[in-house]
Amino acid sequence: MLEQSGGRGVRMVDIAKEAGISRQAIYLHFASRTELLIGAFLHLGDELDVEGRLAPSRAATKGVQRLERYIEFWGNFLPEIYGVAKALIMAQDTDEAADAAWRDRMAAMRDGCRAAIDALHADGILAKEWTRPEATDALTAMLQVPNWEYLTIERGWSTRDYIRRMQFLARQAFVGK
Amino acid sequence: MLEQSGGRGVRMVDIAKEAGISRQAIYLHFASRTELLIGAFLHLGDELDVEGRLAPSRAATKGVQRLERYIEFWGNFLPEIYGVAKALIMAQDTDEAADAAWRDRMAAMRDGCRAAIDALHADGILAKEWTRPEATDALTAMLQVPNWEYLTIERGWSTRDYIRRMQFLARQAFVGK
DNA sequence: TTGTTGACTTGACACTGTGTCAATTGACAG
DNA sequence: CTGTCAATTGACACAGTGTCAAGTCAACAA
Repeated sequence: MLEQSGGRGVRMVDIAKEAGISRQAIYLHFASRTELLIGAFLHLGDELDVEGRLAPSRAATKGVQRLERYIEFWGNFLPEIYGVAKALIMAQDTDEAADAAWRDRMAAMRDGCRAAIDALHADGILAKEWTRPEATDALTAMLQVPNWEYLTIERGWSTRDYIRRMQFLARQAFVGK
Repeated sequence: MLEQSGGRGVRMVDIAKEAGISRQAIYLHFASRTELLIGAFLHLGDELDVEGRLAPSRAATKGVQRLERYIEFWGNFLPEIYGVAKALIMAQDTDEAADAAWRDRMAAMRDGCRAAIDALHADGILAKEWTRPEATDALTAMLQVPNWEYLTIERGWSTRDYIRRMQFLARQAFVGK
């Protein structure tokens, strides 16, 4: 449902109707709407086999390869989690727990970025203008959800466009001549 | 108030109290909370003299200069409007009018980006990998508010850091060798 | 067969925040 | 003295989340 609606306008009563139970019964399984969203997000992560999808990036032997594969992973992964992610991001504004949960996920994403930047550094090709933490910050920012949202949903970039162009952008930005 | 709170948790009753009038009286001046936010945003734009601040970028004779000055403008401007902008962005999720208003402002920002990209193109130095609309999209995305929010508030970049590094990023990404 | 357990249901209610309405007040102008 | 205008007070509607109490119903155990 979140996928279909872009994460917007899904109320507890809608979820209950879809599940064929009463609204109140949801609270027998989840303490709050936020807990339900977090549950859905983690479940989705398992179902989509995040770890498996990350394997190619982790197996990369060269820094540039690692960077490009990570961006490829992310560009393919994001469209599949967007609905739930967006719902969680919106809940952030009013809900402490949603905020913490999303920050945690973004920290995990940043770890992937750091690994890619570290791999560039290990190859001695990280552009000299960056320190590793700064480059990690910049890459993480580039891959932020609202960024992807703007480029694909607003500006009509396809997944292929997004991946190709972000890979180019990242190479230009982080790989020294 | 929005500035102080980062755009969060400012209710009509809080605004009324601060203004020394009743909550209901606000509705004698603004049709809705969203209209008030939009009014505040536009008022702030006037007060901060957006047009004046944009002059240096517009006066630039070379493409790279135009790009760098636009990023400098934006990096200095954003911290000053962040509170109100964030409130408007959050209102977007539930309010049609807020959504339209913010999109309009972002379209204006995109115009600035397009002008910078066009200037690079006019100098014949836009990297050959980009078409002008694509480069404009990418630059606009880079300068998106949530991006700035992440880098400064979350990661602790100063305004100076933000401007310098985004300028570098943009040069690397868009200026051809 | 009877009794217990557990998941679920219904209906009602509290709470928050926005937006609306009616009746009233107080100041100022002609 | 009267009309106007801005503002006030108090009440209420509406959405959506979360809570609570009482009742139903099927499965399972002794």
